[in-house]
Amino acid sequence: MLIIYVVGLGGIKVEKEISQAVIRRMPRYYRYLGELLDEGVERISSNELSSRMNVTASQIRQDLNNFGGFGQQGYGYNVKFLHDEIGKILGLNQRHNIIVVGAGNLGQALANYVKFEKLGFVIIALFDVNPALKGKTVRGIEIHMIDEMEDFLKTHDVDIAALTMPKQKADAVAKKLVDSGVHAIWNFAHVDLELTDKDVVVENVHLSDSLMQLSYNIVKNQSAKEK
Amino acid sequence: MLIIYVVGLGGIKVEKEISQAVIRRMPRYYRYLGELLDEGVERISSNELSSRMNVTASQIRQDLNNFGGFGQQGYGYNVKFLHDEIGKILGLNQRHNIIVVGAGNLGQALANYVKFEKLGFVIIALFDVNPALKGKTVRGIEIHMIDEMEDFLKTHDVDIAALTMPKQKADAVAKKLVDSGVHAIWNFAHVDLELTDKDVVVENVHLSDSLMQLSYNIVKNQSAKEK
DNA sequence: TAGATTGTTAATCGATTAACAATC
DNA sequence: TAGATTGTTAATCGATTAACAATC
Repeated sequence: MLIIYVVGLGGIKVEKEISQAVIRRMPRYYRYLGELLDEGVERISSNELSSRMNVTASQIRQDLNNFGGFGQQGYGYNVKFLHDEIGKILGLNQRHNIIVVGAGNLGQALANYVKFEKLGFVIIALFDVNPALKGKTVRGIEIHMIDEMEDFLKTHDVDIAALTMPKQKADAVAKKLVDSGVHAIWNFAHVDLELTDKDVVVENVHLSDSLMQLSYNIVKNQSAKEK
Repeated sequence: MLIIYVVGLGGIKVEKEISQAVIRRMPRYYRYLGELLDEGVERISSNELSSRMNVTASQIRQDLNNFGGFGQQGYGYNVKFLHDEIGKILGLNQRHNIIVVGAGNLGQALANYVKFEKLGFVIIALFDVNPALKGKTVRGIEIHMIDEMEDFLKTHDVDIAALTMPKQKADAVAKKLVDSGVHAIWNFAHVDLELTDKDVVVENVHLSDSLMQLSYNIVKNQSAKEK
């Protein structure tokens, strides 16, 4: 459904890879369409949406047309329909079970965040090495000891593992997860995971990198003012 | 120091803007150089670094040369020197005071994260609306009531405000912060802040967007396997 | 000096924007 | 039908990679 095929030179169907630049923008479209939906807006043109979102109408149309023709000439896009379609593209029409490895502050913060559940991402367990946390719960979600993880993975359908433990342990844990069949890692540890299995998808959230980017822009602004 | 001037057509100096694509990569260089430093490596060529980091040597040299010539022909780059220089570029040679607005799980997680302090980012206070939190501390950092925020900003030198409160309140808080002279916002609320002051820098951390990107790639992989 | 490797220019690739024919 | 707006092709812009002269 998601993947667009284009006819290659020899008439053989070739998969058209959609760039990550486009993917990065999709959740933002989804968010704006959700807001329009809440406002009771029924239809929107790429032009109206572009002025709301501060992107070009051209980019919106190009981005969407990577996945199909969701609009109608002379009419624009139906907000509800487009919202749903982008939801499907982003996999929000299916449930994703998450485990959080590392039940420290960040791990618990993720477990407490109700928003994810509304999007279909359900945290079903946390794991930690700290015996003091054993059996405790966060918003009803149990914290297990990490040595129970492999067994847990055998008996539960886990899509995503969020890594919120210290970076020193991240690689070993990631390897264990992948060996147990987890195919997606949401990595908050400040390392580039070294995974051999190419089919595992990794999404990094490097908070200190983000902070450094911010800091760069602060310093840049300072220098601009001194000028 | 940071800004490179190039001579424009009329001989007038024109500021050369460095693309955010480059900036995004700088913290990663910084991290790898830090690791090399820990390993006791004294010098490195763009070629060696490129194979470690999985980027092209050409990109490394291009990126660095946006900020100056840090290497030496026939030798490569001095690890310590380059690490320091990138640190300066990213503003890590100066202290940045942070306040966290929203002392929920995420806000407290940030306050507990010691790593930031090592990079020069010091969280000096948290703010919240919840009276139950008044006077409590996180890692020794006090939680204040949000109505004390403006006074606090008058008496303290705050560079960065991290927004970790619900998105409904984010815009109003951001406006108040900017009016009180805060010029950098690290925004964890799931909205695009509407700020009129162009000199304020905003860095967004949209966790649900990140999760949706991951989800997209999961679904894409699934479809690829079904093929 | 010869070899290594940078800094930098030129070539390529990809992403964004503009334009417009198709069509609702 | 006329007007509006998409889907899509073409043009432009920017970022990445390749190549190589400069130089340590």
